[in-house]
Amino acid sequence: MFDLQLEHSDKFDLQLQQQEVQHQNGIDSPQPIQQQQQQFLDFSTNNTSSSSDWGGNSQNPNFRNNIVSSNGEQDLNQEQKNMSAVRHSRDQIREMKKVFKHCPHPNQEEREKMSRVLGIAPIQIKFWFQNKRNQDKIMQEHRQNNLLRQENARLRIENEMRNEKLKNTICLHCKGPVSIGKMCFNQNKIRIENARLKAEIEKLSGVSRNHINAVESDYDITSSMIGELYYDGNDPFGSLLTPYFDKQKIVELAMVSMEELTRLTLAGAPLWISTNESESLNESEYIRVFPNVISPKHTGFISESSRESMIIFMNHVNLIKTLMNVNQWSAMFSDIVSKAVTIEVLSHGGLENYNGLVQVMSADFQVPSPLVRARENYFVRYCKKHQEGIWAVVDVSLDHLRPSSTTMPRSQRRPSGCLIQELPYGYSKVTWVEHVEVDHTTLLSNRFYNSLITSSLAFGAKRWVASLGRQCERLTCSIDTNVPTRDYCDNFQGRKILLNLAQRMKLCFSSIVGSSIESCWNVLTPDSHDVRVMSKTNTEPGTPSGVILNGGTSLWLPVLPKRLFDFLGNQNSRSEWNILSIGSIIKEMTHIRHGHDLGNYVSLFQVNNKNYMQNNNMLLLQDKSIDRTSSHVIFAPVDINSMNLVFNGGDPNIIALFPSGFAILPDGVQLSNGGPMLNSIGSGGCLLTISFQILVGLNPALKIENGWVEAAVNFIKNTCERIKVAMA
DNA sequence: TGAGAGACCCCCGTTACATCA
DNA sequence: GCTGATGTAACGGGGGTCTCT
Repeated sequence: MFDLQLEHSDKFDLQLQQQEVQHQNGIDSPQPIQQQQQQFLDFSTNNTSSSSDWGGNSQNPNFRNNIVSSNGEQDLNQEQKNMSAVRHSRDQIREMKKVFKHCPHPNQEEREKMSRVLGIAPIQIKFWFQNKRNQDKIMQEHRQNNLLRQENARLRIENEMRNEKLKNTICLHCKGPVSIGKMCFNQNKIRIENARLKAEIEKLSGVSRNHINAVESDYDITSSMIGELYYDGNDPFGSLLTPYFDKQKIVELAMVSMEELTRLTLAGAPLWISTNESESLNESEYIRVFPNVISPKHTGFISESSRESMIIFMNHVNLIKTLMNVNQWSAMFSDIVSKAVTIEVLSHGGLENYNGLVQVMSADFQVPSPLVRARENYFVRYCKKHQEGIWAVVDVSLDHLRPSSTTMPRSQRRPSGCLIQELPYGYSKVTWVEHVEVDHTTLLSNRFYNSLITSSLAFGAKRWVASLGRQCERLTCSIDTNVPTRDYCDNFQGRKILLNLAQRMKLCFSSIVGSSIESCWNVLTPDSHDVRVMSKTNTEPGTPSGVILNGGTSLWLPVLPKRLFDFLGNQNSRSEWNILSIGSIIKEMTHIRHGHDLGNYVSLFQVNNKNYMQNNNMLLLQDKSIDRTSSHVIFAPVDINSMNLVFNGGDPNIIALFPSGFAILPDGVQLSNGGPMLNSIGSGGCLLTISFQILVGLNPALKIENGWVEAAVNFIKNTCERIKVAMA
């Protein structure tokens, strides 16, 4: 650490040490310390043998500062002259900072050693460390305060919204307004108001029906309704979609769905039924209020509906931009959305915003498990600005408009989406509605996951909103300069690089962990097999080409999701589940928080084990993330030389990432109050998906042998067994 | 064995000066 | 050159812990 050589006079050291001892022993010095230091200065200037100094610089100010002279007034003037030299040099501070990182409380011996090397009195080193500890503490408190202030602002807004909502809530008994601590209004007045509202609802329903009828009978594209949507009749993206008249139907369908979604987000009971902190639609009431608006339900299909609200730290403009850009949208919801594409834009909306944008899209919706079939959807997405600060984005399936010859879809989206309300300080309130009809005979294929799916925790609004909130926190942390970070990369740029790498790793993991995988993957095990093994040729530019082998499976464990998350994310317990890391010493080099919950962070580990990390030039990048509905621990080995290149301004894409890891979901059997992931739940069970990935060879033409598949299956099974034993 | 004194350390707040806009 | 804000080195007081008597 102290490799800098200093020719330092022992005489000065002795005097300084004596000075410190006297000071520490409470013996009053005949002169102030600074005056004594000035005496050292005078002594120094008269003693040529002491001219060598810090780093070969004979002008070292601190060194001069430690010198004592012996006369009075003249010294004071001299002292004032040298005040500009009171501060420690950059090199000295840098070296002390290095020590501080490992040891914020150096003992006397260590201080003396530093004193000799740095040319500062031990007492000065002691002061410096004291001040540094205080500064760090103050900074830490400052950061904590900022986080708390943000949290406070969010809670205040949420509270205001709740109060507002409460004002508008209708009492189930008397149909009147509800207020805390007050009884309902005069019943006659309430009944009159109720009748008026009912009439209004009927009227609005009539408008919807008439509207649809008008669409059925009139396909004039220049009608005032469609004109509002800026539709110009041209196909800027080519005619990928459907014949001309279908597009009019789609646009009209989008508009009607928007109306339905808006009403669904604002309605209360009896349309929505509240159970266990979640809301679902009252089916009979729904049919009464929205009769045959979209399309009849397929026989045998089951409705899944849910609604959830959340205040998120993202302004409405960015949120809408994210939702309307297919790449950003699938990245934002990477653990739910896969294979998303925009097929055709039917209307481009306003020039400066997305108001009126209508686009036809397709996407697979999945849970992170190879055992659950993904839901393929073909739908239209429409964005509309309702009034200043209030926007809505709606999706609705187009499957019923497809030619009858095509395969019957296994699920379809009824009007679903979100209402976005602009809030102060860059916040938005999002009310999310998910309403789908699903063929459970084909999509409920695994008994472990059935409860999760039917509880709406897999595909419901709660999961969408939790995922959105988590991702917003992550984005905020990546641009916040006050995020707590430890060691290795303590600068903003380095932190940003690591967070981006972790995000890339997560995207890659999400794309292979579910059942909706890209066609480039070659599945090597039969569908009936517990463990799925697949391979592909890596073609990503900048990374080593070769063959990647992936193995994955899911299992149920009788433990709380949070407990499993803590276990799998803890480097000290890694050898309990990973046979390759037994005997490893894993040291965390960097720790970057990316969320309020302490479980959300990215780490960079140094692992000294050749079995595990092939060579000493590899580090382990790990991303831990948890929200109210799911959590994951994802990790990948990264080459230390490539990392250094990237930290020095190189292209991050040169870092090859082959992520492995775990996705954890609650089993959804029985939910108590609070979030299923962060708080304990009644069921006590969770669903774990394991996915391991490895580059098996650098030859792209390599043929995968059966022995490798068997080895991969055995490795996954062994890992499962180890986790089961550890959790037992 | 417990009490008291002293040494040492740390935290916290303050002061004095340097630096910068 | 003056001024105010901010950063930094040094200092003092209070309190805790440990050792010795």
